[in-house]
This record gives sequence, structure tokens and C-alpha cells, in this order.
Amino acid sequence: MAPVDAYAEELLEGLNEPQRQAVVHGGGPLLVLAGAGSGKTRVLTHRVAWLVRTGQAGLGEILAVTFTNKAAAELRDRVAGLLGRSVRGLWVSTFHSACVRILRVEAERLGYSRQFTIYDADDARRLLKRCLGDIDADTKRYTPNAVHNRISDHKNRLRSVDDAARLAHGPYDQTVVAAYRAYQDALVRNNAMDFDDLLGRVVDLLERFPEVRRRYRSTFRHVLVDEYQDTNPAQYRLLQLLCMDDPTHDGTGDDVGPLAGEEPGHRNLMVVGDDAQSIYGFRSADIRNILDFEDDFPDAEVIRLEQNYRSTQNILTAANGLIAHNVEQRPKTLWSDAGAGDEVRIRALPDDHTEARWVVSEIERLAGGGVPLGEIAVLYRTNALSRAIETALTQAELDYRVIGGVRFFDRAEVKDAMAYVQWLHNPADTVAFARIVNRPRRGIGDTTVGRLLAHADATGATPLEAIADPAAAGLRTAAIRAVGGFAEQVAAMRESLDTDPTVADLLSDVLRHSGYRDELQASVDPQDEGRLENLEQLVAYAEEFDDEDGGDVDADGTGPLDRFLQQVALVSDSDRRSDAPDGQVTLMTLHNAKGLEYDAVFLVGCEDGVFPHSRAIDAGELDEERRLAYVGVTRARRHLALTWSRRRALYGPPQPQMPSRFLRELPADVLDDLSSEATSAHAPIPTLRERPGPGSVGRIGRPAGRADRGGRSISALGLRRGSDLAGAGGGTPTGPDIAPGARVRHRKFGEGVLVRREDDVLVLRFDDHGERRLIAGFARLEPVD
DNA sequence: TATTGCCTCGTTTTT
DNA sequence: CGAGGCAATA
Repeated sequence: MAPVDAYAEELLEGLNEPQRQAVVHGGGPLLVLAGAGSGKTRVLTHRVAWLVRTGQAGLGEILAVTFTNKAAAELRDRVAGLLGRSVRGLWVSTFHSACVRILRVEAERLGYSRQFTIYDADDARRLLKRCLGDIDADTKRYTPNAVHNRISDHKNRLRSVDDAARLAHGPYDQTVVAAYRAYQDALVRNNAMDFDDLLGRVVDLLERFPEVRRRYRSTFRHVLVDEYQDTNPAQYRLLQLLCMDDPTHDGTGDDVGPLAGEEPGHRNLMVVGDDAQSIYGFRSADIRNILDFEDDFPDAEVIRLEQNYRSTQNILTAANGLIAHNVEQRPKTLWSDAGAGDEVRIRALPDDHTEARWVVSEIERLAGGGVPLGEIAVLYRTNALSRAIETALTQAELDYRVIGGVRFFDRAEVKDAMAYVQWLHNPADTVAFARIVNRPRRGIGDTTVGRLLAHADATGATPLEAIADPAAAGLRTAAIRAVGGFAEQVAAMRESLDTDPTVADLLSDVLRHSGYRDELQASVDPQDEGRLENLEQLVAYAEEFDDEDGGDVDADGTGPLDRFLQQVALVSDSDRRSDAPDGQVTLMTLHNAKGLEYDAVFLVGCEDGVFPHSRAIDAGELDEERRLAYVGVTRARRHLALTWSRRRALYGPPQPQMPSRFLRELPADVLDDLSSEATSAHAPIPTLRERPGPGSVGRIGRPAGRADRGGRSISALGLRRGSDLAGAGGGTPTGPDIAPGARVRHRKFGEGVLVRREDDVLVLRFDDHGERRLIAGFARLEPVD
């Protein structure tokens, strides 16, 4: 190890033993299993500072990757604080922005230009929708959303179109493959990459170009990864390529063989994570990466951080007890010396309004006891559950903020403005073009746009070239005039593009030349005022960017507009998750809560089917749901309550609910007296401070035979609507029975036969998908005659 | 080409 | 219950 002086030594002060071991780790692969609240960011920052101070690495030789911009910024700031100087040159960034930074330099090697566009999920789906049309796919069965998820999964597993074709099984897969092929082709022609490509193309780059690989391998002598449990196979492969001697495993389970003529890797890979908090499997994150770390890196050192500095022991015991129900995991036992603290509470409420009012009355009680509202969070599985809580908070006149929902850069008007600039920057981008060509309305309808795009496609031209000669695209006089007018506006915007020194001026000019601003100003729709404000905010944001950016053109040829577009694509409002301003209760999904902590946490909607979510139950993904519960529980420092509703209206009429199975997995000895009864069918209703408002109690049952919506009444089919077989109380399926042997159709799995019933579980054999067990309360089945 | 109304369908989502 | 998609209309 490098010599250690007192100056470096002070970086170890205040660390516990395992933390210290991780920081001074000599070299080679290191896995830090960092339980919730165990100080993993501390370890990462001190490790980076240690490497620098002991002279083991220069700032420019360290790559630290995170998943969020917020985490990257925090890491950077804290390292700067520890070192007491600028950390310019240190690569601290998200996987995606590190990849973009590499791709901007190397794009030409991959057949892209430096100006390539980054498509977010919305852009990608627009393009994919067009591709699905081109291959004549039935867009009912093959929704852009579903198909994009499948393609994304292929990409995250580094499957090329041909790989996907080899794996395709059945007609659905084959259509997905055809869509993948058309979509990938379209991306290249648009000079665009989606989020998944950013990773996948860098992997391509490093695999195909040894000299590029060598360059980055020798640049980054130390690679550190945060939240390793959330890495997907592409990210895994990327790390292999950057660090290892013989990047044999590609993360997909297939051996790709050693890379020819490879120089030894530095092997200095440090990963930090917690398998118990792996909650992004649905986005192709692979928990095996952290579970199998020592198999992949046989000489790896493993350090466990189990001392928790956040929560009281009762909360940690609850968390430990819960997660112990997962089959496969790294055994870990969080402990704290903060004392037992409050008991954990479980409460059963008659309906979602009462549940919300109970939570709010408890919030008032805590607030009265001196807990700041900003230190209180209400967590839920799905965004739809926020509504009842919001209503109750509003009635109690408590201030709150909801994390999630529509983000600033996702707002239609903001995306429109950005699409203008994006298209000016990359005229091959047909998604941006299609978005703005008729916004504001200029009489260029869908058919005209279709003709322009088809013509551009056929001639290999960009939309910019196509609008210059509308007659050639086969347009008639009215359309030609409309397109001509648009072309004039575009010419004015391109003039601005060439002359405007700043991004803010360009944006402002675009809003003027396009008529977008005028249209909103002239509008009588009251919402347009807000839209106008958002656009002014966007310009203000750009001004800020210009000031910070300086406007130089880099050595690699990237200018301010490149950087601005990239930032907006990758840094959607990062401050939303920042610490709560005082006086506001925070509402958010469990996913959004990861990495945060609050004095008091309420986890609402703990009902089977809601949490764990019915789709997760169907898909057999209970472990991931349980980890999500674990994340929720471990957010709390001192107060934790979990609630469920006996009846809840998710959509349509209220349905009876059963308590979440996770509630029964919490160890009884950390629960208070009321909790022990709260998961039973006869749970008492806790007292509320206010009297229930009128009409707050849902009607019990519903009028028999009422058709729920237009079309065939479901009762006419012999079934009740929604969760057709939902139990009326005891959890036993009631309603018209579907007898074993009956042919049924499930919306997702298609037709099949009901094999048998086991309590509240239906066992069905589907024609395509083999056997499946469905929870009766959530199995939407239609009988097939 | 733009608007209206009907129908369908329902997770989570760091980038 | 509501948002978004699509087909029928003005």
C-alpha cells in the first residue's frame, strides 16, 4: 500500500471498523454490502478522498458511477469537502452521462454524428409506434409501451436484434423482434439513441475497438459503483470491460470469450450496494450481480456494514424480520445503538378515507409533539393512492408536496420547445420534427406529415430537406402552402441557430419565430397562462445554464447546445427529491423513497393486491415487493406506522381488501398492542380525532345486476366486474363460481382451462404459457363459451 | 383537418 | 374514476 501520512489518516476518523477497512482497501475487487443507513456514501466519499490523498490515484484516474444525478452531485460535493479543494477532473457521474460523454467523442465510429439525439421513453415510444405501423403490427395487442419494455429488456441484456430473434419463442416474440429491428434501424436513421443505447453502444464501442478500450481502461485506474444491486447486465459488462483482465462474462450468462490480446486489467473495482434494496428488477436490473459478486471476481474482498446510524432498534428488527422471509439473499442483521424506541404500529381502517384521516390525525399529533412536518413522509406503492391522503391533508390545512407525477421537462409545452431546438440541432430527428411541425397549428395534418416523412425516408433525406420541396413529396396546393410557411419560419430559426451566442436566446427566438408564444398569449384557455410561465421558466433555466457553461466549444467539438440538450435529456429536475423544506409533509411512492430518511414514516395501502401489487403476485415477484417494503420500513428514524383499508376503490366501485401478507411478517415483539389484532378480519378501528365527514363511508356491496359501463354487462357474463371473484369478506371467493374444467380467458395470458381451485388461488393452464396460479381476488377472467 | 365523444384499461420508473 | 386512444363527425 502507498505510504500513509497523518494528512490522509484524518480521513479515517470517525469511521467504524468495517467502514475503515473498505476505505483503506488495497486494490482489486471489493464488495461493500451496505445495509440501509449504514453510511455507504460516507465510505464511498472517504474512499475516493483516500485514494487521492495517499497518492494512489489522481483525480482524473477515478471513475465513480451512480444511478441518479442527485447522488452524483452529492458524492462530488462531499469529496470536494473532504479534500478541501476542487475536484475538477474527477469523473463522478451517472452511468448514462458517463456513457454520453464517451459517445460524444466516439460517435463516428458507431455510425452516428456527434449531434446525436437522446430519446427519452416518450420519444422512443413515438418512434416505435411509427415502426409498429410500418410492420403492420396490431397496435391493440402490440402497444408501443409493452413492446418498448420488451425491447428495452433485450437491450439491457445486450441482445442484438439477431440475438433476440434466436431467442424468440412464439408469434408474439417474433413480432417484438420485427419491431426491434425496425425501431433500431429507425434510431440510426434518426441519428438518435434511446436511454438503453447509451449503455449498449458504449459496450459495443469497447468490445469492437481495442484501442478505445485500452484508452479508457488505462484512464480509469479505479472504478467505484454506487447502488450496485441495481445494475443491469449492460452495466455489468461495462464494468468488466473497464476493469478486468479477461472480461469473459458478459452478464447474460453466455461466455463471449476473452478479448484477444488484452492487457491485464487493473481490477480496481469497488462496488457498494444492498441486495435487500434491489427494487428495479422490472427494469432489467439483475440482483444476481450483487449476489454472485465473488463468483464473478473470485479474489474479491467482501465487507459488511451492518451498524445502522439512522433508525431505532424496533424499526430495524421489524425490517430484519420482514426481509428474512426472502429466500435468496445475503444474510444481514442491521443493529443500532440508538435504543429500542417507539413500537411499530399497524392499523386497519374501514376504508381509504378513514385511513387517510387516521394518518393525518397522527401527523397532527406528531407535529404537536415537535416533529417538523418536513420530517414526515407518507409512502405508498402506487401513485393513485396519494389522492385520499392529499384530500385529508388539505382538509386539515397541512402543507404537503408530492414527489413524482409530471416532471417539468416532461410537460408538453416544454417538450415542444425542446423539440424545436433538438430538431434544429439534429435535422434527421423525425420524432422531434413530427412533434413540432404542426405545433402551433399550421394546417399541416397527419396525412401531410406522413407524406413528408415517407418521402424523406424513401429518398434518404432529412425532414428539413423534405419541407424545402413539398411538391416532391406529393402534396397538394393547400398543404404546399402550409408547409412553405413553416419552412420560412424554420429558415428564420436556423438563422438564429447560426448567430445566437446563447442557448437562452435561441430558445427565445424559436418561441417567437414559431408563433408558439403568440398563440399562447392570444389564448383564452386559462391553462395556457401556466404553459407560458413554464416556457419562461425554461428560458430562465437556459440562461442559468449559459452563465455556468461559459459557451466554449470543447476540444472534442461539443458546444453549449450539445451540452444543454444532453443535460435536459439526462438531468430531469433533480431538485425534486431534495430535502423537504420545513412545513411540508412529503408524499411519494416507495420507489422514490429509496435513499431518503424521515423521522416519521407512514406506509399506507398495505393490502394484498395493492402491496404486494396484484401484478407482482401474478408474476411471482414477491421477493422484489418485499424488498420494496424493506426499503419503506428502513426510511423511518423513530416512528413507523403501516396501515391498510378493508375497502378501497381503486377504480370503479370499492372492493373488499385483505391485509398485506407483509404485515404478518413483521415480528410481533416490536409491534404495539393494537397492531397484533390489526391484521385480522375483526380488527378494531382506532379512534380518530375528528368525526367522519358525511358520505365518507362507502356503500356496502353494490346493487345486484347493475351494468358497470356501456357494452355488455359483465354480470350478463355471469361474473362481477373487476376483481370478479373478490371475496365478500372472509377471503373466500364468492360470486358465480367458475367450475374446474371451464374454459376461460385472461386478459394477459389468453385462453386456458381452470384446473382446480385452492382456497383463494385459481390454478389455470393457459394454451401458450403453461400453468399459472392466480389469486382469485385479482384474476380477471372471462368465461369462453 | 380539427373536434367530439365513446371505449378501454389500469405498477413501480434513478436515466 | 380518469387519461388516452381512436373512430365518427363537423
